[in-house]
Amino acid sequence: MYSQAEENYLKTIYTLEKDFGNEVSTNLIAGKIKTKASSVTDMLKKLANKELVVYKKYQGVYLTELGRLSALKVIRKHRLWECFLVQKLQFNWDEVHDIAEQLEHVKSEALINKLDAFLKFPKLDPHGDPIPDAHGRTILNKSVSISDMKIGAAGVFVGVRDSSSTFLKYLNKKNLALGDKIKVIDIEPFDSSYHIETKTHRLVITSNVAENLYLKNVK
Amino acid sequence: MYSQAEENYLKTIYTLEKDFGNEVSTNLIAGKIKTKASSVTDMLKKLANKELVVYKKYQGVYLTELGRLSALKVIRKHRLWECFLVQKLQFNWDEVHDIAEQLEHVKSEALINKLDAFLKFPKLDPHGDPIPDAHGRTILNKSVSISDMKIGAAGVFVGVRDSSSTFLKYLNKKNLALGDKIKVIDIEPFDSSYHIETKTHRLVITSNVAENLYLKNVK
DNA sequence: ATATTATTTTAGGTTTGTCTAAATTTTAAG
DNA sequence: CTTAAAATTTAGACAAACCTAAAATAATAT
Ligand SMILES: [Mn+2]
Ligand SMILES: [Mn+2]
Ligand SMILES: [Mn+2]
Ligand SMILES: [Mn+2]
Repeated sequence: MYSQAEENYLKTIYTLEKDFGNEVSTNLIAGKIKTKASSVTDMLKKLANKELVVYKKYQGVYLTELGRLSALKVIRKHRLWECFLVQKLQFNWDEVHDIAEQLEHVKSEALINKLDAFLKFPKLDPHGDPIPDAHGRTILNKSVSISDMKIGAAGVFVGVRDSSSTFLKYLNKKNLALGDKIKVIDIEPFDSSYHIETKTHRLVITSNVAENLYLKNVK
Repeated sequence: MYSQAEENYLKTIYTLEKDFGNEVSTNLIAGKIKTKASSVTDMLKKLANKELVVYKKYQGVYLTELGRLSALKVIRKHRLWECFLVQKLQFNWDEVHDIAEQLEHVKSEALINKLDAFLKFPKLDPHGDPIPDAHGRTILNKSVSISDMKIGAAGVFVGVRDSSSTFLKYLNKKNLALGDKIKVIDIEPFDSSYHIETKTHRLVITSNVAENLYLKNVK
């Protein structure tokens, strides 16, 4: 269907649309995909020709419905493979992203649907991100970033914004894992660092880290 | 490490060396890989530069030790993935080859070794072909082609020469599966077709088919 | 031994996806 | 409103892997 490069652009545009609003800029894509702006421009024209994005010169792009569904298919594959790697092959959650980046490009509808069944149709990947079903639909699990919480508030750690290996290894070291109950003990006014508490320990995290931790059932 | 194209050439040269002797010709490779002889020549030079093959103009190639080990790694991955697809995802043996052709190029030592463990270190793939271990070693299971058997001889069906989907679907239709006991009832002198018998039925196969069926414990 | 045929290699292109450097357009500042 | 800076696009190249057509070499047949 689409080439690996095309699939990577679709996926990237999709997540950038979610993170920053629609109308994703050339430079933003170049940054995420670690390529040069001129290469991005080339690819955007190609994607526009295939009706996967709407592209107006100097104006950035946004996905068409076809583009959105195609992006969701790649994301579905990525996240299902991550589940497989963690649940079946005993990988740690910080080791699976790069492998899934390769596996997500394997072309076979039958494969991914059988994998889905084998994993018992998981709804979330090892990083707490929702897995689209075969039609591109996901459950919506609304969560709140710690950086938006007030002193005294608590919730269950259910997701990360940044699922890079570096960040996940940091969380491992600090003994923070999905499912942990986390409470905000104090917020330092000077640098907005957060003092948080889990069942087992207390620690201080920078506002940068706080932004990257999502909790649900916050109260 | 090596590109997909390079890996495919290595694998192809390896199997051609096995099937016909060493010194594999340009045209033979072109035929297997469905590409043109001129493209093969280009690639052989590239592989020779990387010391994966020994190449002398107009003389064909053969794998170096490095080339042989690299080829075995790709074959190991291919066959382990085929096992996974059949044993865990319930694919039929005639559906897995093309998917494994893609999966075999995923780069991660950890992945393939964990997959090996998950599958309990299988020694044979779904087509009866031996799976190299992490060091490139395989069990040797000597078997005999039906086309080399005499009337009255019998054995256990353990492998196929051609594992194309077309041939495997033919075997499905004829109700022949790995593990079946097969006996040669008669050989037609006119066209060398074979009358064979399993526990459940009798059938006639052409000499072409007979060449593609391997039995062990023949007596 | 020579001529014919088959095989292999070379020469020159194409496509995909990338790059650098230069030109253009947009945005931000004064 | 005009200019400087930042973002984006164009122009021209490049590497990988493929192609066709032509040239070179090897194998075969007379
Ligand atoms: Mn990931
Ligand atoms: Mn993930
Ligand atoms: Mn196969
Ligand atoms: Mn096989």
